[in-house]
Amino acid sequence: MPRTAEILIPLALESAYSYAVPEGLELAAGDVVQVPLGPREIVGVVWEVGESASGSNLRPVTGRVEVPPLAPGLRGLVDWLARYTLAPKGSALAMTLRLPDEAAGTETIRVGVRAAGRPPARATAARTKVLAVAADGAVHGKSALAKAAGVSLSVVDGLIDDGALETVALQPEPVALPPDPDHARVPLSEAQAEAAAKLIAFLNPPPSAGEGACGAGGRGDRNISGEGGAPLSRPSLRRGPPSPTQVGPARLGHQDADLGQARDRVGGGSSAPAAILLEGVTGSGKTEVYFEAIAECIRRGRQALILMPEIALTAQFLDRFADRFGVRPATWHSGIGGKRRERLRAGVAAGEVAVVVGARSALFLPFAELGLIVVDEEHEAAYKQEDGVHYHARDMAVVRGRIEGCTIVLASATPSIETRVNAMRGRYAHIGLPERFGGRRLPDIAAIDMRLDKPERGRFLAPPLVAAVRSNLAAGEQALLFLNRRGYAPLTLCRACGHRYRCRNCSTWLVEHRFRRALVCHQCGYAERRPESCSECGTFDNLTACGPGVERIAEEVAELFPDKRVIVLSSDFPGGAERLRSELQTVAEGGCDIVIGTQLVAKGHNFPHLTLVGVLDADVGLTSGDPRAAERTFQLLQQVTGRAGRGDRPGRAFVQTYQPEHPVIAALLSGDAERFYAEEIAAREEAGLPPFGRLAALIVSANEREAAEKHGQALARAADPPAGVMVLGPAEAPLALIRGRYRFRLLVKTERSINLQSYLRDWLAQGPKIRGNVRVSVDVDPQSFL
DNA sequence: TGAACTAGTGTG
DNA sequence: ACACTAGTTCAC
Repeated sequence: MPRTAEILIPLALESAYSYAVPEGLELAAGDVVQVPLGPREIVGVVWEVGESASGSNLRPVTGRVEVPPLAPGLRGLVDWLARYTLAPKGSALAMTLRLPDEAAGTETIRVGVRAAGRPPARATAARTKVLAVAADGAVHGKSALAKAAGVSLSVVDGLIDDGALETVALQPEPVALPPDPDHARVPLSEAQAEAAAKLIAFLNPPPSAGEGACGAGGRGDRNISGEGGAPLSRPSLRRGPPSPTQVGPARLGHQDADLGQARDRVGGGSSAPAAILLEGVTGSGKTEVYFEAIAECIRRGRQALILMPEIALTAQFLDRFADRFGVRPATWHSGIGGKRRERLRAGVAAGEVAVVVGARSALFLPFAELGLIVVDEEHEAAYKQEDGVHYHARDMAVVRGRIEGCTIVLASATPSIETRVNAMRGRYAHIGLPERFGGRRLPDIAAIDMRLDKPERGRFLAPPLVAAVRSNLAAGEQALLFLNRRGYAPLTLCRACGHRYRCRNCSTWLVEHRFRRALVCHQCGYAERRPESCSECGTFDNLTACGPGVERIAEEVAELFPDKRVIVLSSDFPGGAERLRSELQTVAEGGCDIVIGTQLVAKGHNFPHLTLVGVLDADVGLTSGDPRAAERTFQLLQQVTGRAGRGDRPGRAFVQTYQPEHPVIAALLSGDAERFYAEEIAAREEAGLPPFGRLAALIVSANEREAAEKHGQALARAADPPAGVMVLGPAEAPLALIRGRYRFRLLVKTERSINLQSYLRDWLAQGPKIRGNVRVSVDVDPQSFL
């Protein structure tokens, strides 16, 4: 009976391929092997082994690759990910498998030195100092030794030549030193300590606790995911770990059953939530709280992963970690390459690296003994991966956590609606951290009704705001003016003929960037030189800028407060990321009186001197077609206004708006976030919007329509939460969507990767070029379709 | 993913 | 007739 193996290949292939297993080769699921594929040899992973009578005409596996096998948990994750995201299984595998690429060969050997016990032929003062330091007999790094002795490297080199020091090959520098859970236990507030204790109570004990009741729960979870003997090949959606966003009423039955089972298994009365939401207002000290859980996790000998949005992975955060644990944690992000990447993977797989701080791709590292995953800033849209395999890292963290039987913490000051709903429904536990650390209070927020307090013509700061800024400056304090619009003016029109400048691709208005002297499309990046005369009627010098962008606000502020130091911060900051960083530093140090910023200033960066925040147009974004517009705006405004205030007293915030009665604005003013979310959740449920439903469009060639309808049905069935699907032919292509007023994200998948932007541009210019298997999924108000 | 294919178009 | 491009298919 010929033996066969199902081999999954990390290419965009829908399923594993069958190969014959040659005599003498023993294979098990997870083994990494080399197989022939068409004309070439390629690496794949054994997904299943078996025997089959019909296997005689299969090509044989070439051989095993001597690397550690892919752990069952990760195989389960790949299966789950592919199924949930409708991605080819091979693509899902590729995410976990960044195999020893060409970098594997050349580890640079570091050289250390130690005293050879022989006096130098010639002793100088510098040489004596070096030998004094080296007298301990330990191995020193060359440059470290020179530095410790306060001499230059050449002195050390001279001693080596002399034979007084001998060289020793050093172990490669460890990717991360072991963090010490008890390095510096920072004093916690009462609320923090309480939250930390609750969090730690949720930590699963190490598996060595053996017969412990919770341990059994962990195992049970693994069984659900298809490990421990259950076939991995086809974890049905129902039996797989429940989807993280699974909140639709249709699915509740399953969830409850699931939770019930988990509870039975755990015994001891404690429920087993899929995750824990750690909600703490800005400045409440969430980080310190989950650091305690991480410390406990380390003490129990298990690993911890902290996921962060890529931009939030800052030196500042790593230093905070080092303050608490004595060393910086290992970091993982897309920029880490080659040697270091492989070493970190190996360290993680061997269980030597205790804590990894990483961007979303860290989720696919081969942790040996994962005990805790923290998703920091869980509401961040940056957790969405929108090319290749389309996934949300927060949700995948929950899935990975359940598969590995570990604890998942979702931390945020402004949790997403999805997470809130899960917490409300009892799927997630909820730990709140209501007060700011050190008694800091949230700022007082006041609305400025722009219908009543009009700015002067051509101005955008309302008088009450100007007055507030003025008194703030008089007190020598820093103010932030927030406007979420880059550039100078969002619209340019000709006063003579009324022509408005639109993007030739997207039909959105072109935004004037005065600094660059250009009109720019913020949708697709198209840019043209700002014309002198109207390109429609030819009238010279009669173009007028409509509405404000941050550049224009800077102009106005310069006129109002000519002697004050002003910094404009936006993501297109001239001079690049490096200059931007130093400007942020300047602001943090108080070397600036007025900051004018786009949403960049809402994220992460700390502005300790800020006491006043003015939101120039709170209504931006409220009218977009994005079903998450209200939620996003609320979170953004809450974060921005929350920047005001220092340790000694609360700050003030002013919000300019034309619709103070809008639910988002009203909630912001009243501080009643609870009510806002309750209403938002009810409205979404009513309308079938996320997290309760979603809509996808498949765009296909006319002759694939039938197949696409079928695929669409499958998509709708598999989608969770349940999806609506519509199939469009190329002729009715997303033109309507693109031209429409709705902003949406879309994902185009073809067999070949394409540049979405140029693709859409060409599409609009000349009609569809790619026929065939193009899939687009959109997150958009269904009203725009139906 | 990359090699091999096809259809359509341009070029001499 | 043939090169070249853009898009599609296939690989166990």
